[in-house]
Amino acid sequence: MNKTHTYSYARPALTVDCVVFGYEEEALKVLLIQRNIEPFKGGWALPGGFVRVEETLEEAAIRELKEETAVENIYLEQLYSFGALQRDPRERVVTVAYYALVKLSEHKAQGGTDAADARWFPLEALPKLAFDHKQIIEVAFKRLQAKVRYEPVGFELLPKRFLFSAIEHLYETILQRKIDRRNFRKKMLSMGIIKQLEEQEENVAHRKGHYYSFDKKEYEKMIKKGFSFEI
Amino acid sequence: MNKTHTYSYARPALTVDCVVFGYEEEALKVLLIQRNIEPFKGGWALPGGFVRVEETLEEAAIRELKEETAVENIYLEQLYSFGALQRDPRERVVTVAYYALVKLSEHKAQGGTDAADARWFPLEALPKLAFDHKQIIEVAFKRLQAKVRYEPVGFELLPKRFLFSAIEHLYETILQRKIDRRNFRKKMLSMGIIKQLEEQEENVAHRKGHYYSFDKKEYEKMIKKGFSFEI
DNA sequence: CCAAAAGTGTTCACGGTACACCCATGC
DNA sequence: GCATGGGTGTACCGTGAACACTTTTGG
Repeated sequence: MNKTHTYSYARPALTVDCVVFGYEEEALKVLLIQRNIEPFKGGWALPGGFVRVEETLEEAAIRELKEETAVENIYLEQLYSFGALQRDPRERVVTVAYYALVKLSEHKAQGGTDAADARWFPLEALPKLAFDHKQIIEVAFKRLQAKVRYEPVGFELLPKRFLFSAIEHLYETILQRKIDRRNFRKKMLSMGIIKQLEEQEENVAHRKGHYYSFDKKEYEKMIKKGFSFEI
Repeated sequence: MNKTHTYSYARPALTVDCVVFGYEEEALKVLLIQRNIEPFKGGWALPGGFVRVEETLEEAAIRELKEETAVENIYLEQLYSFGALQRDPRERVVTVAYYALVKLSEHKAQGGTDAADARWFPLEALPKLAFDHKQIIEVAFKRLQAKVRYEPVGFELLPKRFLFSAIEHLYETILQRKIDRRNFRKKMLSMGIIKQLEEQEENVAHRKGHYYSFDKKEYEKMIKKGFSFEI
């Protein structure tokens, strides 16, 4: 397929880029790929690529994620579109950025078919990034900080069953401040959207913690009744 | 300039569209233009157009607004990017939508150089709209409803000096619910970001109301100190 | 017995909410 | 004097925030 495409006016190229967040060892991580083509060959960048004319923006984001990082079935939401003139040194490129949340514990697989390498980096220790991707990650992180307070998206970063302390630490990590354990537990449990499971921690050198899970069904039922999540 | 532009892969066209809100006679209005070319010729649509390769997205939005509606110097913010496959019947077009807030009282001028006509329509009585513009307006309105609660953007819709009751009605209109006058006044004034002016209403068949103005300088000072607006 | 994390209640202050009457003005 | 909208205060309740000790377990 060597067909070329001709238009009466110059068109900016259109791409999607994805900021994929994961949570592991009480740290927020971002999935990056090592570029195997110029520009910034060998450098780290957000997974992403050109939008095809026969796919929607979201479809493009999902496809690129799958091709480059083998990540699938995750929380995905549009973030912002970036259109600075010199954000790509080759030519004018506008990118629609998405951010995604993955249950890292259930997505160990890394590196898709296209990228040289895909790796998780702590948000606190990112490598030098290609294009304006550092700025995009900053915007994504701010969005995550805001979102986590009024929508239960934090659970997208945790395994299906988790210790209560895991949500607590997750919130401390994302909001970057200490949280009062008693008040947090009181508030979170009072909303009635997470349920305690039978199972408990095993083989720990301290009192066993209960496992919990997010009750998405119940949450959606409550939303319909006018409930609004808030932390 | 009859140059054509050729690319190895097909590119979606890229446009910007603007949802411009105004407030008049206690109603929210949206600025629409009547299209003078196909498709939807003669129909109403959001002001907008193609993004040129030498301008940023925001510059494109500002330019289109000026050309089509003669609106300038307004609050403008990116809303969302829409990329459904069939949103434009001609070909694949992705649009980056912006929303804007104007002081309608100071922007009576209508109709720019490009559009056949530009008119303000009450949000409650929009005509049939071209493309997916109805959906875009809905998203914009939801954003406005959310935004007005945690940022003082409502003042962008009011004249520089306004009666206190004007903000009150503005909030009732946007949030679509009754607001308690005493509580609202207490809260709004307690934030210290609007100041009472000397002038009062004239020639009204009731007690004269004071004029107020939004103190943007003070607001920005307070923001730096960690203050956050909330209604 | 020690270290480590889980789990648990109470008090206080502040802010949100509900609520109704008088004031000034023009006609 | 009447219609119209402007302007004002209080009481109650619920929620957010501060705060420390006991429990369980493995080593």
